[in-house]
Formats: sequence, C-alpha cells, structure tokens
Amino acid sequence: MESETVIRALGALAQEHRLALFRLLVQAGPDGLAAGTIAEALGVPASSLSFHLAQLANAGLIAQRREGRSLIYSADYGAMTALVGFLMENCCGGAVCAPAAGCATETNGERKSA
Amino acid sequence: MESETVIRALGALAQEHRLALFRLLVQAGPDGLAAGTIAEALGVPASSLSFHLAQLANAGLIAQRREGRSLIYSADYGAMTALVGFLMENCCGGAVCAPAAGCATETNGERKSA
DNA sequence: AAATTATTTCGACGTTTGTCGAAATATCTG
DNA sequence: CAGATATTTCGACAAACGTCGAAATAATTT
Repeated sequence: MESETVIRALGALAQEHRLALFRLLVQAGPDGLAAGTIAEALGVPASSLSFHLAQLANAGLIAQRREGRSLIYSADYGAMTALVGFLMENCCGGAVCAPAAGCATETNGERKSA
Repeated sequence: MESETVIRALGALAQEHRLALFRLLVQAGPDGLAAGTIAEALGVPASSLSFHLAQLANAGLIAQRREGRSLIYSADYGAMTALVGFLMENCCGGAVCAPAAGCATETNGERKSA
C-alpha cells in the first residue's frame, strides 16, 4: 500500500461525519445503504453527505452501485484490511509493540490482555 | 477509545510529513530521536517540524522527554495499538470481514467475483 | 413527456491546516 | 554572566476543508 493511499484513507476517516458514516456502512454489511438513508441516519444535509461520500469513495474505502434511482454505498472491507495492515506493519515493524496484542483477537470475546 | 480521540489520531497521521515522522519514530524504537535529528532526516524546517510534533503529541501518538538541551520524541506504541484496535473493531464488528482472521491476513481475498 | 424522487454539482463563505522566517525560551558551556 | 546550541512560539499567508442552499442530472412513474 502506497503511503499516499494510506494518507488519503486516514484523512478520509479523520472526520466526525465520515467516521460515523463509514462505521454505519460497515455495520450495514455488503448490502450497503442508500445515500438518502445515510443522510437521514446521520442527520446531515444531502449535499454535505454527498461531499463526504465522495471523499470516502475517492479514498477507496467505499463502493458505489446504482439500484433503481438510489445510489447504494457499501464499505470496502479489503481497503480497510489493507489500511489496518499498513498500520500494523508500522506499529509492529519496530518489533516492540507486539507482545501478544498485535492483533485484536478475531474472536468476538474481547479478551484483550486484562 | 473515544471516537473523538480516534479522529484526532487519524488526522494526525493523515499528513505526509507526520506519517513519515511517526514511522521514523516507530523504527527508532523506545529511545526515540531528538527534534533536530528528525528535522534533518525529514528535510523539514525546524519550526514546521515543531508544529507537526505538537500535532502528534496532542493526538497522544508520541511522547516527549528532555535530555540535555535536546527534546527527545518517541512513539507511543500503546496509542497505536489502541487505534488499530478501534479500526479492527470497526472492521470486524460487522462480522463480515472476519472470515478466518480479524488480523490482516492477506489470504482473505475479495468476497465477490473480481 | 411531464411530474416525482434520489443524488450530485456548483458557488459562496468561514474555519482549519501547513509553511516558514524571525524572535523568544530553555539548557549547557566556558 | 555571556555565548552557543536546541526547540518552540508568533505572525502572516495561501491552500484545503466542511457546510449548505439552489440548481442540475438520473432514473422511475403515470
């Protein structure tokens, strides 16, 4: 992953509405949500939301598809995984912070070292 | 981790110089590096670097300590781990992107036909 | 094709960000 | 204390960001 790509992804997520938006899409799953639905859920005017959707899409974090007259947006899990991967590499490449917590246990139970 | 904290951390890393700076500190290990050394390594004027160091420190990603007349900065691995943890939670909380491992496995290609 | 619905693009505006030299502050040395 | 070294703070300025209503573009319905 290029560092410029990483910067765009980080920048895209570094904003209140966009972080909330992305989390919403992640929770929504692969089916995604229509722009209007998102706007209502987040309480953001349509034009503002459109701006944020464009930012996330440009960063490659979300995908767009049309369905009828609605545009459906969904999270791109691959991009997210790649981003986390980059940060991990960043974080653990130094071989210091990886005692056992390098990976937030994939099992739903949070047994994060006490 | 509060989402506001996450946003500040993401925003702090979402900048060319700061991402490079943080990575440099991660590689440098717990001993850290003096501000001047960093400025030279990154080719950034002292005053500009100071600004970026403040951003990262404010986001809790780096720590500062004095050593003689130099100020030594070092990466805060705990904060980084927490950030990645939050993103993972974000990523895998949806229970979609965790086919075999919540952790950056490169084997989980895309879930859809390419 | 006109009306309806869903979203984006445009334009304007205030706010924040990044940059850098000059001056201020802190620490060590002689 | 005076001088040298290491960094930060200040001030100014351009560029990018976030916001939102109005108008434009797409797709559907009647």
